[in-house]
Amino acid sequence: MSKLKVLIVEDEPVIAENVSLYLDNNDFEVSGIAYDSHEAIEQLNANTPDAVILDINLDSEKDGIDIATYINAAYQIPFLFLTSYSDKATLDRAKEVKPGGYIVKPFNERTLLASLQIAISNHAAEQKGSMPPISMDKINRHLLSPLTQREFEIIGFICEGHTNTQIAEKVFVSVNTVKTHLKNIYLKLDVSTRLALLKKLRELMIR
Amino acid sequence: MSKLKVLIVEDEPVIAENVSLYLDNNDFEVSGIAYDSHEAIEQLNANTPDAVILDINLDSEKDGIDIATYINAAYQIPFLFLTSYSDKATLDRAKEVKPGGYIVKPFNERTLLASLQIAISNHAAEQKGSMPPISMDKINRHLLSPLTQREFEIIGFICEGHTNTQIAEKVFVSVNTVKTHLKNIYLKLDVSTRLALLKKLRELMIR
DNA sequence: CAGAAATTCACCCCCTCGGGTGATGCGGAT
DNA sequence: ATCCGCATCACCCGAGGGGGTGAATTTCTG
Repeated sequence: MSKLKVLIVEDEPVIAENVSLYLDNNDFEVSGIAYDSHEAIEQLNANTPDAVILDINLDSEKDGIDIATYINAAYQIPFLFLTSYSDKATLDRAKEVKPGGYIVKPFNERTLLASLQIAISNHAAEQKGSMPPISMDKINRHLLSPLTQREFEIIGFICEGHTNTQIAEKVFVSVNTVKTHLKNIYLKLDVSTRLALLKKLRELMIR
Repeated sequence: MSKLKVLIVEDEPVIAENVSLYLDNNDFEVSGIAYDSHEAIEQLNANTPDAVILDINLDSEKDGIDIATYINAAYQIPFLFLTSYSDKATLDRAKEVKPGGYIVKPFNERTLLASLQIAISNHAAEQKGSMPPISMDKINRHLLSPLTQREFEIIGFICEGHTNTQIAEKVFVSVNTVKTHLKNIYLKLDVSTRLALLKKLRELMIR
């Protein structure tokens, strides 16, 4: 039986390497380390792991809880939050995405492994006789059907908290163009601000 | 001999309490816990400790390195950085304020105590035969002599990263007034932007 | 009391950001 | 050829931040 692949999403290299080391020592395979939300999504899609360890505090654009929402929508794999947050609002948000567990910094090898193993086995138990996996594609087609490729691309950046100008630079297009795409997205999804858009997307994603 | 007082500046309660516990267990007295840069400055002035443990990542307004700069200027007490940052630019900034040491998260009790004791004893050694302590008042009078009370107050908020509007609200004054004070400060210190002002202040503070 | 310093404020300029309107060109489907 | 979807962009607007000019008021001080 091959090792279980684990993705580490952690912006602080010191901690990421620590976790990686712990996993290596204990019959897990580290499928990758993502240092920000972009990399996290990329690595999830490119090399889907069997479990994810998610730092809640990532870039200001998108945090671990957002990644967790994405994981719930696109893949059904267990994930653990790695955090030093005890802020109530954040914990409330975290609770809603049904994490497999929390690892509080500072933590030790034993804690990490125990939490991970419990999360994986609980998740396996829950999966028995539950809904079939939903692919990201299906979600897009069904709920975001009216959206264009380009528009979907723009939404991606919006989710990551980029400004119109930043998006324009990344897509090699004028700011005005980005604004137009935004306008059309707003029309199609019946919203009129980016915040409302994000709220809407979250609703759509969480079934 | 009374216990050495240590101030903890750490925005994450879990870690702060951990550190506090470690210190309590080992013949140090925790003089206070500051969860943000405001509290840090307040507690420094109110109940000056013998050493400070400083998280580098605080509020976005002012980080641990800024607090360290303040400590160097106003008090000559040893401080340690508590961090998970390995970002080069930050480490370069940190190096310049001459910290007594770094504690990398995650850390254990032994590491924390060893680092703290080394920092304190090194600092004591360096103090022998060096310059006399400089009070904040003297620095103000000498280097920032042309500045008004009000202007000094404004500078305080500027250092904490507030916008003119935010300052106006705190001081119960119009934004325009804040801008005028700023203008006068710029004149007196021969700068023309807030960034230049901060740079200048840092220069003045670090002797 | 007179003058200087300190404090307050009103405008003005320029920039960026988000959002809205209208227009252009290109390709595919009818 | 026509129409529609898609992508592209130019302006316009209002909000808000930073900085500059000028001016009024209070307060301290010689």
